[in-house]
Amino acid sequence: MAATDRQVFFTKNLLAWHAGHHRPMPWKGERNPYLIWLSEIILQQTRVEQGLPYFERFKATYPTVTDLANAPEDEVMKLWEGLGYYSRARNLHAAAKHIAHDLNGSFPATYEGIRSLKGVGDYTAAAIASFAYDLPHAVVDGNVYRVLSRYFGIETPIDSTAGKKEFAALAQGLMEIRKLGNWWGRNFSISQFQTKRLQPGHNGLRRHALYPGCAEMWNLSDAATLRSFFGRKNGGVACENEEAGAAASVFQLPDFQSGGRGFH
DNA sequence: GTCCCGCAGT
DNA sequence: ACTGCTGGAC
Repeated sequence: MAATDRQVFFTKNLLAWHAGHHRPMPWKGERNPYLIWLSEIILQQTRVEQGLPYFERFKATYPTVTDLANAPEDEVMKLWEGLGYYSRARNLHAAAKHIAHDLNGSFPATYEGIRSLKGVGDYTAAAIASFAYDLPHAVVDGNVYRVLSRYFGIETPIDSTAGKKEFAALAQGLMEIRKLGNWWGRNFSISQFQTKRLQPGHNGLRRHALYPGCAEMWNLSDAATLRSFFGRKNGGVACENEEAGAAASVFQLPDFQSGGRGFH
C-alpha cells in the first residue's frame, strides 16, 4: 500500500519535531533489550514520572536478566510495591526465569520470540523489537492512538476491534515510508510527540476529540496549519513556547537514510 | 467519584 | 468480545 502525501508529510515533520525536542530519559538510546523490556513493562499503564524511580531501582538491583531471574519472588514483589498491576511483576519475574533457564540467558531477538514472553503483548513486543534490534514493527499504544486520530481525522473508536486494526495498519504504513529515518527513531518520535503535545488530561481518548482545525490541514503547503498541529498553543492542548524553532525547520528537513542512528 | 488504555483470562 | 487489574491525578 503506497503512502499518501499526507502520511509522508506527517512522518517528515514528526521526525523534524523530535530532532529539536529531546526529552532525556534513562532508556532513550538504550539498546540493551533487557533494560528496554524492563522499562516498557514498568511503563505499561504508568506515567513516566511515577515509573522512573522504579526503573532505576530495578536496574540497580538487577543489572542483568539473570540477576532478576535469580532473585526471590517476594523481593521482586517488594520492589514493585506501589506501582500497581502486580501481575506485571509476576510475569516479569517468570519471563526472566524462562530466559535465564531455557534460553541460556540471552534475550529473544525476534518479534515472535519477544511476543511470546509472559506479560508482553503487541505493543511491548514492537517496542523492544524496534528499539533493541531496529526491526520494522510499529508501536501502537495510547500515545499513538491520540496522535494519529487527531492528525488523520480518524474517529473509529479505538476500543473496538475495527479501530485497533485501522490504527495498527496506519502506524505500520507510516513505519514503511522509507528514507526518512530508522525504525526505532520513528517509533520513539511519535510517542514523545504525544507526551509533549497531546496529553490525555486535555483531550480524552474516549471522546476522540479531533484537534481543532484538523480537517483544514489537508493543505500540505500551509505552514500555519502545520504549526497548528506541531506547535501552536490551541484548543486546550498542552504546549510550551518552543514552536518557533520547530516550525521554522520542518520545510528544510532533508530525507534521512534508513538504517542510520539518528534521533538520540 | 471518574479516568487512565496494555495485557491476560475467560 | 468483554472484563479486571492498581494507584494517582483531577
